[in-house]
Parts: sequence; C-alpha cells; structure tokens
Amino acid sequence: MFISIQKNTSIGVIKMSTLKVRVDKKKLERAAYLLKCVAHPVRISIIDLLEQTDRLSVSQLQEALEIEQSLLSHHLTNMRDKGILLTQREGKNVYYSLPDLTITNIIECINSSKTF
Amino acid sequence: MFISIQKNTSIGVIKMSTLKVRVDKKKLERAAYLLKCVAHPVRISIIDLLEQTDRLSVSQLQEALEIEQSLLSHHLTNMRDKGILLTQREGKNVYYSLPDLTITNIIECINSSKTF
DNA sequence: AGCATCTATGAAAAGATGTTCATATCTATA
DNA sequence: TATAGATATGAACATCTTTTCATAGATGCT
Repeated sequence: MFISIQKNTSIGVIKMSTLKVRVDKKKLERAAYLLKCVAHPVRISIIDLLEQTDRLSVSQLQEALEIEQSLLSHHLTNMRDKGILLTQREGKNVYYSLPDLTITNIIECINSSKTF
Repeated sequence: MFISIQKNTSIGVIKMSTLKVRVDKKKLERAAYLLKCVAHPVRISIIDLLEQTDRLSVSQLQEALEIEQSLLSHHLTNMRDKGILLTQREGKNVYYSLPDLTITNIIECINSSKTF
C-alpha cells in the first residue's frame, strides 16, 4: 500500500523515469476493501467505543449508538467477517472486541505498508 | 474521530459509566466521507503515484495507471472536490498534486483527531 | 416445554458509487 | 479560425451498500 510520510519532491530534469504504482493489485484491493469497511460513521463509532473499553455486548453497543438492533448486527457481522472485530459468546450475550492488530493499527499498517 | 493508540482496558467493577461515542456526528460523517474516497484501488494508486513525485499531469497518470481517460478524470475530479488533490492548469495540461495536508496526513489526522 | 431476552439472518427497498460512451471544453499553434 | 491534443462533463447503465422489516436461532429461566 504505502502511504508514506515523505515525498520525493524532485523529478529528474534530464530523464523522467517511468512512474509505477508501488503496490501490487492484490494489496491495493485488500487495502481498499478494509478502508471501505472503516469508512462509515456507524462503524467508526463502533471502533471508537471499543477503543474505550475492552469489549462490548451488542446491547451495550446498541444503547450507545442508538440504532436499530438488526442494523447494528449487520454492521458487526460485516466487520467481523473482514477481521476488523472479534466475537465471543457468553450466555445470551455476544461480546465484540478489537483484535490486537486492529483499526488502530490498520491505520498504522497502512502507513508502514507491512500488513497490506 | 479518534482512532487512538492506547486502549482503556478496564471497565469499572462497581460502576459501568455510560459509554459515549467521543466524536460528534459531523466529524464522523466527514471522516467516513474522506475515508470512503480513499478506499478505492485506483484512488489509492493515484495517491501512491503522487507521493513519488511532486505533481503529475492527467496523461502521465493515465500512462501509469492504464485506465481510460474519462474514468481517470472522474476519479481525479472526485478527489479534488473533496480536497484530497490539488490542480493547476499549465497550458494544455492539468497537473494534480497532493496538498500539504493530505492523505499521508489524513491518516495521521485520523489518529490525532485534530482535523476532523 | 414455554417464555423472555439477546442476537443473527435473509430478502426487499432505497441509496450511493463506479464505469462507459459520446460529446464538450480548453489551449496552443498553424 | 481550423485543427489537434489534453482534459472534463453528463447521462445511462451496472454494481454495490445501506437500511428496513419480518422472522429465526440461541440461551437461560420458570
């Protein structure tokens, strides 16, 4: 992926070497796929909430977010399917949490380009 | 926005203080809006290319990306409208570049939460 | 077993995005 | 001003996402 910090600010005056996208197609698609999943107000909120505490049940999230149960569930399933969230059932409740390497880190991974 | 690095790992045992999304709706929507724009393979590629050099004309981008002229133009317009790219016309050519505070930094802005 | 609570699922409707094609605009130059 | 090259635009279409609604499944309790 490679959203690097520094820019190469000079183009050679003599020779303009051919430009190439530095990321292969697969990685690009995966990066876009994950970013797309983050790019939604409700899902950003979910991440924000889960960064404030270890884990939250669906009902707890629902109370904080004030959205319909099934809509929340769809978002959660979506995020879990992409590896952005983890779940554990405990009795009636299902708890969602951020994996160790998570959005907090997806952002950093994007920067460091290792993960993609 | 606040995709923070550290997690508050403990929920009080006595009192479970009410959880709140720490970002206001407007900021959430703007964050999602910008991230959504980044979340596309072609657009990530454009950013990647522009990080390698100062600025590029549409034709130069087109050559590197190997996509149709009008599709590229749509993507570029899209990104410029959102402030993710800058343009300057010079004769027949239009050059696109990353603003100083840009995706490279959008990512960091997301982390530092100042920009949103 | 029956009921309540919590969560997930599927299908349909609604909304947004991406792509293509044809055409328009801008600029430089003959 | 006619023409060629570079870029933008708009409409139509295809595709994907989000939301809603109704319903299903899982768990614990009586």
